Amino acid sequence: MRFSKQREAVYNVLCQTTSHPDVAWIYARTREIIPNISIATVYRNLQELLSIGKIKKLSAEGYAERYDANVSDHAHLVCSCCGKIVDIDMSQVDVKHSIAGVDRYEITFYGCCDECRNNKDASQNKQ
Amino acid sequence: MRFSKQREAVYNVLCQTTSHPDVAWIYARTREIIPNISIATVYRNLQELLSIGKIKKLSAEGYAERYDANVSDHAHLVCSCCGKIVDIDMSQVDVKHSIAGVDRYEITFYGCCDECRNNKDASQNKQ
DNA sequence: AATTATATGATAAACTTTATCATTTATTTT
DNA sequence: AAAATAAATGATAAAGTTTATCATATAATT
Repeated sequence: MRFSKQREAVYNVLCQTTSHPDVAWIYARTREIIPNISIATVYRNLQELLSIGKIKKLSAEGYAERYDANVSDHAHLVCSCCGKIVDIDMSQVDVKHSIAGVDRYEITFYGCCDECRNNKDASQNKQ
Repeated sequence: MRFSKQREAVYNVLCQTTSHPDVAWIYARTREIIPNISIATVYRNLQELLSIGKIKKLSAEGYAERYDANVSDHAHLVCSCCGKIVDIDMSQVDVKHSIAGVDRYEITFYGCCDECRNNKDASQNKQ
């Protein structure tokens, strides 16, 4: 597979964020680099990058499909306050199971991210 | 909220399967009960049932959004052979974590379901 | 330089989901 | 029971998302 400047741009845009963006965001960003890039090219390259394992797709309930250039084993925390998806290191997670045939798993936590929790605490202290 | 016969039909269709179907499947099935039901009504009722917690929506990487009338705490196994999603009882799963602010999590296992594993074994024994 | 293979941009087509609105159905009030 | 009110529906338009098509462009190979 060739690594065209379009494919490079899509990949770099994803590498430079930890925000797990959707296609619309990725498209907007790559257009800052290659103004006339086609949305079709963005979709195509996301698929290609997925198929060679350079990126991951992640599904959080009710949200549009999002992409992640961090392909290392990690979990996600979906913040119920701000909707942000935060990376969670697997050193913080311990999963044991007795299911036959499993070769991997994805775990998504739902709750309040550090940032929102700090904001809440701060506003409560004021009262 | 009223429980119209359309809402009832959508809910019953979901209750009578463990296949975690998508909207298209649910629509087809409810039309067997109410032939002139509108696709809009199906979407609407899925949203309503979601909002009152009677059903759950689940996201598996790369698949369309699927629905589940089993709202008890359980996990899923997505079969990499046949694509089927199988319910996993939480007694088979033990998750420990040290993440602050978390109130729940969703865990999805990927691998080979019992059925496919049995088929594989059978075909290998023949050789 | 010519040939071959791959990727692209533009856009149409397909598909999914939501919004609109007049009509229908159910509930409440009188 | 009839009238008034509220909620849900069906049909369909609109919006949004993703894939397919194809002529052109770009890169690699011969």
